[in-house]
Formats: sequence, C-alpha cells, structure tokens
Amino acid sequence: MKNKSFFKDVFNVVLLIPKGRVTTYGLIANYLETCTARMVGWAMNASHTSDDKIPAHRVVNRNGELTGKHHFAYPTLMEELLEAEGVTIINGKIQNFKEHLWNPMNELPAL
DNA sequence: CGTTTGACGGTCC
DNA sequence: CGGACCGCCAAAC
Repeated sequence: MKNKSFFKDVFNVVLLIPKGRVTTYGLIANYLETCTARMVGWAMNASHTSDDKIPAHRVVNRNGELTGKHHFAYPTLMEELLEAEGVTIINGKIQNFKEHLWNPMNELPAL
C-alpha cells in the first residue's frame, strides 16, 4: 500500500459504486466517519489529479443534484455519463434518486 | 504556521 | 424558494 491519504479512502469508496448507482458526499463522509461532506468534495476535486479514474459523476449532493458538474470536462458530461448508465437526469437532478442511491454504509462492511 | 478555500449538510429566516 | 450562516476538517497558499 502506498501512502494512505485521506483522498485514497474517498476514491476507494467512489470506485466501489456500482454502475447505474449514485451516492452522495454526505453518505461517503458518513461511511468513512473520519471526514465530512466537504472533505469528500475536496477529495473529488483532487480526483482529476489522481492516476485513477474516479467516477465522480456517480457522486452528487444529498438532493441528488449534479452540483459538481462544472468540474467535469464540460457541464453536461456528468449528465451524459449518468444517463448512459441508466440514470435519468432532468434539470440537472437525478430522477428516482432514492432508487439509484447507493449507500456505502448499507452495501459495504462497516469500517 | 495563520488564513483561505472547498464538487456539502443542516438549520434558520 | 432561496439567501445567509455555522460546522466540519484537511489541503493549499
């Protein structure tokens, strides 16, 4: 294992998000429990500097809004990626959000 | 080492 | 409905 950065934990969880599912910053933060939603957002900001591809489009805020879409290559990329995975996006928000919601605390073993 | 910042969350008004 | 404010904590400057 390399240097265990705070980002690494966040990336790990994000990479574990199943295709067609989404999660929220707060859920990840709550799962890691050692960080806050802002830390997750901050980590995602570093995702583009990471060697790994982080499916950050699967991470939205607690409303299911694509708040971070402006950080992608272009603002609509996030929607396209999600819709390509079977997620319906309307007005920059995920439809049937709870049905697509993937809760790491529920799907992953306790930390 | 103090200050700013950040893709958030929740509460308040 | 949306603007304002606080908390949370690490990285960047």
